[in-house]
Amino acid sequence: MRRSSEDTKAVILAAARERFAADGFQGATIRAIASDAGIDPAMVMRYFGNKEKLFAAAADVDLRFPDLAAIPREEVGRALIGHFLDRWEQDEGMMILLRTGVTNEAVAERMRGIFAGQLAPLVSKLDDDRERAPLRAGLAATQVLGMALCRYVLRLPPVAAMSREEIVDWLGPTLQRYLTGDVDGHDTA
Amino acid sequence: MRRSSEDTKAVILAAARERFAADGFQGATIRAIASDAGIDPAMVMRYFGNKEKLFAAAADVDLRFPDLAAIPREEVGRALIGHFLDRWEQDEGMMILLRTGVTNEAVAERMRGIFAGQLAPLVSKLDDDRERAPLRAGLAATQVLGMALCRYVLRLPPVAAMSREEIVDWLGPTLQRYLTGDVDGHDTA
DNA sequence: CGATAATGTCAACACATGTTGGCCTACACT
DNA sequence: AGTGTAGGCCAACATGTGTTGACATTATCG
Repeated sequence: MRRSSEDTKAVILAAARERFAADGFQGATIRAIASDAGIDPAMVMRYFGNKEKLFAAAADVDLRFPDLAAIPREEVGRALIGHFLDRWEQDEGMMILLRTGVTNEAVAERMRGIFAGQLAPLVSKLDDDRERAPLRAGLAATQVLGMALCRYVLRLPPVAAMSREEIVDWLGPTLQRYLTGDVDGHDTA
Repeated sequence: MRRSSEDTKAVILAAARERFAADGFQGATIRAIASDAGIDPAMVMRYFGNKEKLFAAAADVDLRFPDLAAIPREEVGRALIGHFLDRWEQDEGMMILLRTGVTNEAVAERMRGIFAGQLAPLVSKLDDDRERAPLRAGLAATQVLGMALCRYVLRLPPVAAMSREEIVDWLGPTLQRYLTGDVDGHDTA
C-alpha cells in the first residue's frame, strides 16, 4: 500500500482544517479539500462518512485554559488574554469555530458549550458570588472574541498591527475588571 | 400594473435583508428571497442585476455615529456603547455585515472602510495625539463588535440576558479608557 | 378600441456540489 | 506465482444554485 490509512486520514484532516478556517463550512468544498490533500474526493467520504462528520473532526478544539485560581488574583486578566492569543495563533480550530459559528447554528451551539463548559467554570472559582460568574465569563468572552474577530478575521489595520504586549497591556485591565471587579472598577473584597 | 416598480423593489430588498441577516451571503438563496417576497426569482434579477448587487443594496448601512466631540468627555464611553446597541437593534444591516464579513473578503473590506471612514475620524477629534486615534478606535471596535457577536449572533446566554443598562454600565468604562485613557486607565491631560 | 410598454411568470440552461458504486492497483501472505 | 485485501481513482447521479430568454398579463395612452 502506498500509505497507511491513518496517514491519509491525517492529511485529509489537515487540509480540511485549513479550508474550513479560510472559507467557512459552506465555502469549503470537499473537492477543494481533496485537491489540497492530493487525493480523490471519494477518499474523504470513505474516511469521514460525510461533510458534517469531517467538519466535526476538524473543529474538535480544546481551549486548554490554565487554572485561573492558581494565578495571582491581580494578574488573571493579563493571563487570560495572553493565553488566548497564544492559543489562537497555534490552533486553527479557533478560526474555524469563529468563521463557521456565525452562520451555522450547530457550531454556535458548540461555541456556547465551550463557553459554558470551559470558561465559565474557571471563572466561577475566582468569585465567592457564584451567581455572578456566568456574567463575568460572558463579559470576558465579548472582549476576547471581539479582539480575535477584529485582529484575525476582519484584520482591522490598527488592531492587526498591535504587538502581543500592547494587546495584553490594553485588554488585561479590562478583563481584570470583568473577572474580579465591580461595575465601578474596584476590586471585590 | 399590479404594483409599481419601486414597490416590488422595496419588497424584494426587505426580504433580502432578512435572509442575508439570518443566513449569510452563501446561505441566502435568490429563490428563498423571492419566495419570501411572494414573487418570481426572475424579478430579483430584473431589478438588481445579480446576487452580488442585491447584496450590495441590502448591506448599505450607515452607523450614524453622534459627534463624540459634542458630548462631555467623561461620557463618551457610555454614549458610544449605548448608541451602538440602539443602532444594532434598529438596523438589520449590522447583522448582515457581521454574518457575511466573516467569510466574505469583499464585505470584510467594506467593514474596514466603515471603521476607517466613520469611527476612526470621530475618535481622532477626541485626542490631541492624532497618531493614537486609529489604535483607540480599533480597541473600541474590538469591544463593541465582540459584544454584538456574543449577544446577537452567538447568543451566549449570560450576555443575551443582560439589560441595556447593565451593558452600558460594564462596557462604558472600558470604552472610556480605550478612547480617552492611557494604558493604566488614567485620563489623558 | 388597439397598440405599447411595463410588470410578472414559466421553463430551462449551465454549473457546482455532496455523494455513490464500480473498477483498478499494489502490497502481504501462503 | 497466485490470491485476497486495503488503498485509491474514475465516472456518474441527484440536487440545488444563479441566471437567462421566451412568453403571458395588465395598465396606460393615442
